[in-house]
Amino acid sequence: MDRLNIDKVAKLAHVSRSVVSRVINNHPNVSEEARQRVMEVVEKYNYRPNSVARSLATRSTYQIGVLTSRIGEESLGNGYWSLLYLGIFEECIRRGYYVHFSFYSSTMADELHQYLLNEHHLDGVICLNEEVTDFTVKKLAEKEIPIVLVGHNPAYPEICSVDVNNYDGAYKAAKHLIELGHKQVGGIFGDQNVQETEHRIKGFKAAFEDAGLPTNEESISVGSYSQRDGYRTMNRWIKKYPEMTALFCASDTIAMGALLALYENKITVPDKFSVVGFDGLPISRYLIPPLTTVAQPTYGKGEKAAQLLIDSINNREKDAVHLNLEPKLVIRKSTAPVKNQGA
Amino acid sequence: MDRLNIDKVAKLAHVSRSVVSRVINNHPNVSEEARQRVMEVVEKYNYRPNSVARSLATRSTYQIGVLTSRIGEESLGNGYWSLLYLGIFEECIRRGYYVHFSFYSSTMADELHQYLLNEHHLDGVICLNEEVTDFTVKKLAEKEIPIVLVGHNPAYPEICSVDVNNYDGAYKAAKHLIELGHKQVGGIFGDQNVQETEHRIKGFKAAFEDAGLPTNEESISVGSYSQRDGYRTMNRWIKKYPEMTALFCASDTIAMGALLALYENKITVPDKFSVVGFDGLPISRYLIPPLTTVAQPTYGKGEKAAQLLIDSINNREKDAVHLNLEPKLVIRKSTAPVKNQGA
DNA sequence: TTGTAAGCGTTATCAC
DNA sequence: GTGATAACGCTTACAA
Repeated sequence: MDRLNIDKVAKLAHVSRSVVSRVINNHPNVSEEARQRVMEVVEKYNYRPNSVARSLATRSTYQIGVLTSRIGEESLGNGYWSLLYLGIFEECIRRGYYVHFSFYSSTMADELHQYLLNEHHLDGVICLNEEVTDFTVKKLAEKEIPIVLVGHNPAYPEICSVDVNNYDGAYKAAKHLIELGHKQVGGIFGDQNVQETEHRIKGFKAAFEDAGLPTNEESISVGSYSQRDGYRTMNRWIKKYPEMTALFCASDTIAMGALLALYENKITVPDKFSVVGFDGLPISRYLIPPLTTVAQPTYGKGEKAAQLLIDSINNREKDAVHLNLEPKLVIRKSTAPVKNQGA
Repeated sequence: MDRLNIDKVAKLAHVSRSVVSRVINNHPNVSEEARQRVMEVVEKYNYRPNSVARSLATRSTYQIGVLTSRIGEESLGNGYWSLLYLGIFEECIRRGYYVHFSFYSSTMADELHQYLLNEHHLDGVICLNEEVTDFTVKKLAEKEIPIVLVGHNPAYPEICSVDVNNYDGAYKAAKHLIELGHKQVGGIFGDQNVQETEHRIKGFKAAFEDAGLPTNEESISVGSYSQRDGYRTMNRWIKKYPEMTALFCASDTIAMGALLALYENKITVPDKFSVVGFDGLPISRYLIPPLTTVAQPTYGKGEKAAQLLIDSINNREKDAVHLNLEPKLVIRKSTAPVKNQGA
């Protein structure tokens, strides 16, 4: 049997192609009888409308793009992206959309732009991080393609975004360390120029202020979300700040690097030093020692982003929404009370 | 300026739409003069043909699907998938294809099948693992949609596949341990019923046989590629086989789990116990201690898979190719010579 | 070498 | 409630 199309179905059901189209699209104004006949044929032959033809006729593809930057292998490999993407993907499938997952790199920016912005006709785009340049955002907006950002970006108040409450997350982590008696605490943060970092730093400091403890600007470092960065910074600090007893890392990957530096310097965790991460990656429970971390609902972020996007595809007028999800401190084995430091 | 289409370009360039089409598609039989005129307009207005319309006319979408199973979060989060996908994605973009990344789960199988097999018209599909059921493969084959498997599957000799030389990889790992003097070596493997596992086990055993050493069937376990599995099995073995001095894990994730079990039991690595992983994940160098592992060209596997797929989309006749890439032993800090075991 | 015209499989508009 | 018919934007014989 050859591939079915709407005309063949119409013929088999003894109706016109318009009736078939109406049935398929759940339009009103079709008699129960006709609907029956059509559905029978549809089921019998498992007919599905050709989405390409439909897209051409409706000017909407039911495809959305997910854009992230092609950062180094290390960060790529941490599982955060897969989980975020999974959340997006499953929500989209549930709502009848299909997803393109693209990595944005400077070397491929051109090809990608051509595809994304000109040839392909996406119904919407989710940008997973800031490296996705202004250019992209502007071009997309020009074409009136709805966008959702994962991670708030104050530069685009009119674009919907989803993020975790970064201030709270960092505050909880710092508070936990303070309650364990730590006073000299370092903080290693990721991406500069990103609101996320700003908020995490603020939350971190606020916890100390609220506890009436001084904070040392010098022991706050901003680099990148990589193991490498955590490793290097921690190595430096071990020499520079021998009195430091705990560390807050703005990602679990940073914490991994820091943990390794500590291990190599024979500083046992949590006996002599405490470490808190951020993200709650699936692997964090298998670090040595299992990492205390601020878990974010990564899958949920993806899910919400997809929801916002599809909603705004369906009704353009709505105001921009900026969602904040709550992170949660997960206490494991990398933190413990300070030793030999009576008040 | 309204959105351009082929007719408007034709008008602006004072030629017919077919000439424009020929220029766009690099067909011969168009005068240099006409080509010039068309190109000028194309560049001036940055015209790109609508890929949807083109797909409808040519019956090919220039889109391929990548299918993997939605395994547990842990395995998802290990970075292997992202890297594999990245390889596929970038090769596809270079060759003008666009990629859908889909997770196959039993709960969503229906929606996905409808999409993949009926509504959407993919030019080809790459299956990343075996959980992608027979059903899918058969349906795809029925529609004459080219497929490439990542990981050989003897059940489908007629389908192209890419894999790493699993026998060699495991052999190298075992040989390394043997050369360090280890004689009681356990092996934890992943997925059952998969050729990959069979070959890794064979390679593992062969190294011992070649060294004239006995192998103990009991200390070979086959479970899943998860930290959890490595953790549990190692925990059991610590009690059961106190004489064991080394372990080969069929994935870095399994090794992570084993490392944690060892740590919790205060068995220091590599002083008292050696561990070798498999995969060479980006994170493996940040484990504690940094993991000796059999590195596979994960990105390269993806790249090759995409190449094979696009090749077979373009010329259907070719015989099935089964590529084997070479893995490479990367020696780090989790392996050392056995202690207190003279001969 | 160029242009005309017939698809590709839908949706959408309008008479009926 | 139904059925022609004209889009949608492109490719591709075929004729000129």
